Amino acid sequence: MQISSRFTLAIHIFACIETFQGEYKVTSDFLAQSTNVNPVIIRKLLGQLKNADLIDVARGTGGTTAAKPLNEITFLDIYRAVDCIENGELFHFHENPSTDCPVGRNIHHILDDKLIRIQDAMEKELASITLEDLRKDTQKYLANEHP
Amino acid sequence: MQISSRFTLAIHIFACIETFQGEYKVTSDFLAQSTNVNPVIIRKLLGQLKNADLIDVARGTGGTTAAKPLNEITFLDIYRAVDCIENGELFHFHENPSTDCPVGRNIHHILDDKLIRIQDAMEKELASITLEDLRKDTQKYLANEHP
DNA sequence: ATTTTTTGTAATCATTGACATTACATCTAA
DNA sequence: TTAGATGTAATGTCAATGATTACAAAAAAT
Repeated sequence: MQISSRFTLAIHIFACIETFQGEYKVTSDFLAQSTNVNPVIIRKLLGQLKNADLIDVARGTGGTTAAKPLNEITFLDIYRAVDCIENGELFHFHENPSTDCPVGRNIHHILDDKLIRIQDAMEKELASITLEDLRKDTQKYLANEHP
Repeated sequence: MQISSRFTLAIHIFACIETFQGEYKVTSDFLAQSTNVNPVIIRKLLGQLKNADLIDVARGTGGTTAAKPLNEITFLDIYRAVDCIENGELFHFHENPSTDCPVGRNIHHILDDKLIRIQDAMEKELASITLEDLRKDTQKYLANEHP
């Protein structure tokens, strides 16, 4: 299975915050329109991002802002915040390998460190991209829209 | 969502092939016992590995063998063979971002290359591990079982 | 040639997670 | 006090995973 669209959705939300901050109030309805995703889904996602201290959400009055400078928020922070995979483990293991078979009872010893290496490679790349990078590219593409 | 257990299952299957080759006939029932997974699931998986020319399966008489030298089969080959993710894309995108919103209509421009970089980092690590590495570690752990 | 073992595959089923949707309580600025 | 938002519970739909039963087809062994 693919990694949940919650991740790309969360990035989309930050792109909106960066772009429309000041100009519009970035509410869950606003975000629902831009992403074409149900507002309740957006609100749940905002809840996860808030729990991870990545955004502030104004109750009552409404609106969302980044909780930190953009160069201090990485894609990995967002990936972890929106809980894309269970237990933080990218690979799903078959549940009860046989303890009677020598391979079955050692498969975790044999395999776990290799799976971690693969996952680390991915997370290292996730950590190398910040929302400041996103902001720059967003500006670039929006500016080039009407040349 | 996590990556399907088909991947770890396929690795387990190869560990069995490497370990029991010659000693036992590695049938779908044998593998089903070692992995504790239904034999029909195993057979489907063997079908995918066969389609990718990674194994040979003997009809009638039964049994499975590797189709190439072990150092020529990488984890990436297996990952691709068992079709863990749709379209070969690790990240699932929300389907129809708004074309009325400047962010919505540019989100793919902004994001796609970054997602590819992350996926490439992971696949590069997958490609760096071969079944020969697996065989060595399997031997090591089995040899150490009764010190 | 027949039997036996095994693979290949279709058909069902249960379970799970993703995402959509309705409804409503709660919060807060104006 | 009210209007506009958020927070969240409850339901529903859909797709993917994996289990399971059943059986046809292959091929070695007798």
